[in-house]
Amino acid sequence: MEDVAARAGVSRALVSLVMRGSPKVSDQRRTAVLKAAEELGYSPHAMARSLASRTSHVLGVMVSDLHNAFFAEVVDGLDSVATEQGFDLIINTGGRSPARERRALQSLLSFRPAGLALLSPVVPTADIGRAADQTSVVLVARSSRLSTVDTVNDDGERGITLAVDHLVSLGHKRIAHLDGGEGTQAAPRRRGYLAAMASHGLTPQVVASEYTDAAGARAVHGLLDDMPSAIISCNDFNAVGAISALEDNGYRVPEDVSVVGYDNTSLAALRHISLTTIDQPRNEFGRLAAEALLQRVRGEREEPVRHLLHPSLVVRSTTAPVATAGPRRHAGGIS
Amino acid sequence: MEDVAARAGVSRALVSLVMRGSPKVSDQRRTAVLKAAEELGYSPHAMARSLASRTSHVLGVMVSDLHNAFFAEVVDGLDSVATEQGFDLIINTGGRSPARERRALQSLLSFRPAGLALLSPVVPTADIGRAADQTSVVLVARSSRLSTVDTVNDDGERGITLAVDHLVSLGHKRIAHLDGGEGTQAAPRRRGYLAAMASHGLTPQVVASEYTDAAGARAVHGLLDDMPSAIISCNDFNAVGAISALEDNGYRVPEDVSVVGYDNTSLAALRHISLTTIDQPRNEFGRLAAEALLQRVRGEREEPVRHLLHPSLVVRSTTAPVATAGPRRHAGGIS
DNA sequence: TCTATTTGTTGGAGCGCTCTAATGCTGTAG
DNA sequence: CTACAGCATTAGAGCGCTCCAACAAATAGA
Repeated sequence: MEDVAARAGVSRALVSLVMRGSPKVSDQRRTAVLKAAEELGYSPHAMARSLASRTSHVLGVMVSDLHNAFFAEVVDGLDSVATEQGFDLIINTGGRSPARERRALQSLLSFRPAGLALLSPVVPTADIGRAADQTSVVLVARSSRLSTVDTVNDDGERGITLAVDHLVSLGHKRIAHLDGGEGTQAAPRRRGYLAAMASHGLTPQVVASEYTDAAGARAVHGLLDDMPSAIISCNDFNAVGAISALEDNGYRVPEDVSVVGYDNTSLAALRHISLTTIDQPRNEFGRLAAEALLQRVRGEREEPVRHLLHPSLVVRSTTAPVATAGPRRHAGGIS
Repeated sequence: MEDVAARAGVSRALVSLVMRGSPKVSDQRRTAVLKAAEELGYSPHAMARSLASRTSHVLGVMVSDLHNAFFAEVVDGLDSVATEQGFDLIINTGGRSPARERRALQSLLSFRPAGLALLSPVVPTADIGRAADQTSVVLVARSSRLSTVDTVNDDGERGITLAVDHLVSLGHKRIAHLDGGEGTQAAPRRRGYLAAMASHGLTPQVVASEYTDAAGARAVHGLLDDMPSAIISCNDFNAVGAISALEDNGYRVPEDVSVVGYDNTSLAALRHISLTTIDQPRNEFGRLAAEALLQRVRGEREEPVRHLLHPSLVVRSTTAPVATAGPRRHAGGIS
């Protein structure tokens, strides 16, 4: 900076003003400074800057699991809003392990970010509360009653209701739900299923399962004796596992059994899979999370905000009208 | 820090020593300082620290595309080595857009990281060279002749050779390659295919395609008149698209046509897909990249290092011995 | 006993920047 | 011709820390 100032024949303070895009600089000096900076390959030192200004233009993002493409779109949303408002993102990952996640949190916090977005974190609430004492925090895809944090979630009850309504409109009456167990958001989805079935006067059937394709396949094996005409999985992975097990056992999808997933991952869109599923507005999650953070940064809001977004139904090729003769078994299928 | 020093009845410098775990501190003072820090909820300010020490314990990572799970495992590898050596990771993403990637690079650089890992970057070489002037840089899944950067890649020629050899050992003679076009690493894969076919005395058939499932399906449509007995796709997505198109057109996989992918993504492992594919040691990519960076940071090495890792064949259910009667068409298949 | 050496501790400078208050400068009004 | 805005510019203090050289106290060697 010293060098740039010398080269442009001005003071350090003036360089600082130019780098921050202050309007109180004559065009002549501004271009001189910019030219000198360019020639010297100078770019401001973000840390020194935030140390001196006691403010940060950085938003921290903790992605619980980088392997899950779900979060990539949330990050896209965060990124577009942040960039728009002149904020930088720094991302860290927790790998779904509370210990590693805690380290990631600590690392992020040590940069003294203006705000912190936690995407589906698995750390205990106490850790989140502690982080919230140091900076603004928004939780995505995890709810919390902490009065100091904002949350952005989808309305899981409503999402499952869409799935049930869709299947009922196709004539299905025996609709099973492969449950997400302890997983995040499994509870509202289960609740939504039970409520929707009840509202149609149908008998619910909840099958214990998990958020993996192997678990979906196992759950289907447990249903072989008495197969429902439709299955609503707790997520897309689970649905793909279920479809695979169905086909292995001679059931055709969707002719014999309809299957609905949840999340609308890129997997679901593959033409080989073409899964009917429930879409969450992931990009919107990111945008709202960033907005929530920035509102707090700008001091526009103190009270926590709770966003509950509307999911939507994406119909593809794994759902069809219920077979008139009811489900039947075939020889063959895919090997 | 001032407060902690006062509370513990020592100087600021002593607090600094304790926080850095220096051995040159008496146990008595150490515990006193730790106690005071605990009571005051003090934790050192990472930025001030690195500003003062002119050293950074941060490695920057630029992930070109967060949507691709390939990179998640590379990051895992980076993370484990970095953590082991007391370094923190900050991640940023470029979304496969050169402009956004450039911004990400700039942002990362403004934190003055000790090193920078670029995962499959799409920015021009010149930008990479400029970054390399400021800090150590390692390129993953992108080669470069820049003498100032290290690189970590897989041996694509060898990978495809594994695929060809596997198919030949199953009796296949007509093996087509769905080409990745301009995509990264498409060239070595194509070269490997041509060389391997030649070494077996077979006639190569390169079909123009791309790294997407739709492109894989399109390429298969172009082959319908005269279907080979085996297909090697440029990556897993392409292979899944190809399989889908094959089945739509009455070909069974693997009975009529064998298909091999590349990358061994989580997609390939799904039981519904169960794709024979070529695995790249992604975690190892990350580990080696981190090692390369840290070697430079510690001043152990000046000359660039070029890692070329061995891919391996993962046999699943989409390859089988060539049908004795040659490929034939069926009615039906999956709808 | 007195000087070396080691060990533990400290003040103060400085990392690269921002911010406040003060400076010099023009231009307009009295 | 002085007075006083109003503006662009700058010196200097300070952000929270590390590092160095200097120092006091304890230990060792003569």
